[in-house]
Amino acid sequence: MDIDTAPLKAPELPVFCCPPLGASALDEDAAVMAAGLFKALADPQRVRIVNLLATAGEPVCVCDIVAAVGLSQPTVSHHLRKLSAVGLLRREQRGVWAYYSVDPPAFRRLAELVSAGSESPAPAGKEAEVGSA
Amino acid sequence: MDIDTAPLKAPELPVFCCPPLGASALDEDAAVMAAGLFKALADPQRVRIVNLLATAGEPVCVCDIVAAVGLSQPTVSHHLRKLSAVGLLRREQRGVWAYYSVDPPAFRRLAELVSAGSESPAPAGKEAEVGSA
DNA sequence: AAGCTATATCGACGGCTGTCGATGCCCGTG
DNA sequence: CACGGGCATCGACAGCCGTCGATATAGCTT
Repeated sequence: MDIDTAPLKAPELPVFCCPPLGASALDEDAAVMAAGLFKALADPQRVRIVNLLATAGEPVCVCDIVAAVGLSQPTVSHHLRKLSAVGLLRREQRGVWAYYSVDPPAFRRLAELVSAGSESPAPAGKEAEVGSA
Repeated sequence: MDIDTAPLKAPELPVFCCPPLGASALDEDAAVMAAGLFKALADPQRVRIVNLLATAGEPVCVCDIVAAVGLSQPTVSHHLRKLSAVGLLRREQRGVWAYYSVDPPAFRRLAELVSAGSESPAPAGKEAEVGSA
C-alpha cells in the first residue's frame, strides 16, 4: 500500500528519522526519505498552506484554508494529504470540520537536516572519499 | 530568459532572500521562491550530490561526482545546474575541470526558513487572519 | 429519518521533470 | 596548430504531479 493511498489512519508515521545531511554519507533510502520531505514542500501552494498554519499558531479549518489559498477544495485536500503523509502536518477532527496544524518537531528535525549542510564536517579526517577508490 | 536556460554566468543570483516561514504571511513570490528552493532538493540524486559535497568539505570535480552517483554525465550536469540555479552550490573552474561545493550561507538561510515553522509565533497578537475577513 | 454540509476520494488531463544519447564548446597538451 | 578530453547543451521520451469536476462518505441539524 502506497503512502499516498493509505486511508489517512497513521497521524505521524515514521517517514523520516532525520539523518544529518552534512555529517555522514547518506544511505540511498535516507536520500529518498529526505527528498520526499523536500518534495512535500516543493510547491508554492503547499508552502503557502504551511505558512498559513505556521503563522496561525493554532489548528485551522480546511474550509478556511480553501478560502485563503483560492484553490478548489479537492486540490487543497490533496495538498494537505501530501504534507500530512510526511509528518509535517497534524490532522484533528472537530465534528464535521477537519483542523490542520504544523508539527513543530518535524520542522525542527528538518531544520537540523538542512543546517548540517552548512557546517565544516571534519578538518582532520576525510570520511567521504568521492572517487571510486 | 529563464533561470534554467541562462548560460550559467551569475554564480550566486538573488533567487531567495529568506523570508521566515512561520513568522509572517508569505508573499506569493516568496512562496514560489521557497518552493523553488525545496524543489531543488526534492530529488534523491540531488540530495545525494549535496550530501556528497557537504561531507567532502572541499570542492569536488564533476567527474568524481559522476563516478560516485552512477548517473550519466549529462544528468549530473543537469542536477548541478538545478542546485546552482537556486544558489545552493558554488561552481569553480580549475583548468579543464569544474569543481562544485556547497554554499554554507545558503543552507543556513534555508535552515532558518524551515525552523521558523516550529516556533510559536505571536502569543498576544494575531497577524494572520485565515478567514475571508 | 431525511437532508445538508464539510471533507476525502476518483478519474482525467496538461504540464513539468528526470534521464539518456548525441553533439557542441572550451581549454590544455603534444 | 591540431588533437583529446572534460563539461554543458540539445532533443527526445517516459513517468510523475498539480489541478479540476464529479462523486462518495461522514457527521450535525431539524
